Amino acid sequence: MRNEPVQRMTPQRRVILDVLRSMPIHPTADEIYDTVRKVMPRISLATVYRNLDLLTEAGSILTLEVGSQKRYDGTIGDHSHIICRGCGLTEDVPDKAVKQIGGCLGTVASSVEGFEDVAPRLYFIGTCRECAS
Amino acid sequence: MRNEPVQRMTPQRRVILDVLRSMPIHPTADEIYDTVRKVMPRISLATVYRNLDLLTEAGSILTLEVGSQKRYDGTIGDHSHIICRGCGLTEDVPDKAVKQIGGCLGTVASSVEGFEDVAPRLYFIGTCRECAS
DNA sequence: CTTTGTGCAAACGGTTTGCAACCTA
DNA sequence: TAGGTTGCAAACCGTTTGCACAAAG
Repeated sequence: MRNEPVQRMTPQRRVILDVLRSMPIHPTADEIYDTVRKVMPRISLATVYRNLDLLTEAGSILTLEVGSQKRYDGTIGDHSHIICRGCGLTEDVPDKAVKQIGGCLGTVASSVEGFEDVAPRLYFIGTCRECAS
Repeated sequence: MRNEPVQRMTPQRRVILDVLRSMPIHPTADEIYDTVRKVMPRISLATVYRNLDLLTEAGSILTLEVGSQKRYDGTIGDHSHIICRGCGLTEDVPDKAVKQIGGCLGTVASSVEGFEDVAPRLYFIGTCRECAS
């Protein structure tokens, strides 16, 4: 979990990072784009993608590859997600209970053969309120 | 985990299912297509996709939405996967150790608020031998 | 004869890239 | 003035869809 600064903190990069960190859910690039455009109307979607990649590489944010669309998470560090099987809405899962099984997961991970640097990834799927109704 | 028979077991569908079940790893649609074409050269990629969807809907196989490309699993039932962070290669994780934490995961799942029918999904990421070298 | 499935090609949607202009150190 | 960065448009790639024809019940 590195956290190297990106080369240059441009206005675009700053806004993208602020917007992502202010969103309670883990948005898609499109959702970030829409929000950023409200304050910076001439920004392009390519710039959003490029900066999300850069910020991920720098360790400032997380890219979640869940489902068919990438989602982005302004909170780095080890935690789990809950993903709606209907619409893909992605939120954090409170970490307390998950932590308890962390050690156990590590034990399983270390027993996987033929792979190096094995780490467990845990998430949950469910149906969000909106999709349930 | 339903297992309804698909409407018609056509030659194409038969071959796709056999090929998938015979593959030790969990292939992409393209990889299945390439293998199926060796025995049925005039099959189209669209037919492969359509049948993989149908077989998934019928409960005969699993569609794994890991990373940017879908992968398919001829083994239904609850088990975990190990995914190469380099190339996406996906294999099964022997289930013994994972089973031990199953109950615990269920407990966590039931404590997630704002979602219905919450179920845990556990997988592992690592680097496969080829990508490590 | 009706329904389901196929091959082909075109469309689709999310993401990436080439490029000239633009900042900014 | 040199390099990273941007906006735009086009390319890309995995997947889906429309359609006319074929196969199966």
